[in-house]
Amino acid sequence: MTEEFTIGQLARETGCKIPTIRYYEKIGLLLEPRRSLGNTRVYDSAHLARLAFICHCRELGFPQAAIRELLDLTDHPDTSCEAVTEIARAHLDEVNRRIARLTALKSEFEHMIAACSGGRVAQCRIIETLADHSRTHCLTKTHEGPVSR
Amino acid sequence: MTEEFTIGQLARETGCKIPTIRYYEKIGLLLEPRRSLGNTRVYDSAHLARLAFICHCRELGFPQAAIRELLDLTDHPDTSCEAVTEIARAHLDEVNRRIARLTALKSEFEHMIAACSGGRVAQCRIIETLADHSRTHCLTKTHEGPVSR
DNA sequence: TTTAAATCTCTAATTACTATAGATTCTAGG
DNA sequence: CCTAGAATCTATAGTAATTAGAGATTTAAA
Repeated sequence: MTEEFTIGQLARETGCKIPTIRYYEKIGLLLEPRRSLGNTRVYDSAHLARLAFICHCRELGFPQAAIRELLDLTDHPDTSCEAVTEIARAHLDEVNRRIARLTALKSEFEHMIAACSGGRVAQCRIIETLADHSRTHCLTKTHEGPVSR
Repeated sequence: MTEEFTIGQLARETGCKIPTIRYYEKIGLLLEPRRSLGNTRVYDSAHLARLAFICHCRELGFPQAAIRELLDLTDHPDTSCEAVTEIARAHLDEVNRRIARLTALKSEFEHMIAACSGGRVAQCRIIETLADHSRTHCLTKTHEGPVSR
């Protein structure tokens, strides 16, 4: 017995707004679900998992193109290995870069909080820390690499 | 001798598009730089660091409101400790959640890549993994918590 | 000095949602 | 069965955050 959900349940489960769910269907990120006799959308747990995935990728800041690529990957589990590993490896690199940057941010917040035991915040260095760390770690395509200067 | 930059240099250094830099100035995320005699913007390294920070926060998926709050924090290093720690702690929690989710994604990619030694990709489980992990880890305000059902 | 590259301002378009309006359908109580 | 309120439906408009384009001006290298 496959579990079934209304659009509202999907929205509550994932935190995604109802119009957004319909929007994802329209742009093809979500497969069209079957309809009830009265024409309401009826989803199953695969839809739910896929939507949760989309929502979390979005929260993690992945661009829609990347999300689409990831979904395509899982939609065609028998694509040739070379193609898949290449894409997967690229995303893995991106994920590692994000983790590195978030870790830098994390320790900076921890320093801030620790420094706060006195009455006032010491000189805050989040900006410099993140800006510097980023330039060291970041190899994203959106960064054409620091120019010589 | 403070280093100075044109808007184009800033763009190349940070990967941020030129119109976006001007847009950030317009909405107040970036301070208005001084102008040259010919009216072109002249930035210093503080601008550069701040812009790099904004860009990386954006890439990491932080909403603009959060970015603004972080910048405000650093703009007023003598805010009362309670206020700062509260905000910093909230962001730290968010950062930790992101790291947890990214780590889950990371290991799933690693599994995929490892499974790829044969000719075809094994059953791919990124969606389920991220969807499940997310629901376990995620406490974000955008998720009003899974409904009983 | 001149001419190609870079900036300037301003407006329009794009992307990714999000909200609204009016009609229809579902669902629990009488 | 019947009905009122909640939930859905479609379709269109609006918003937020960029991004692109047009035409004028400025800067910088040959």
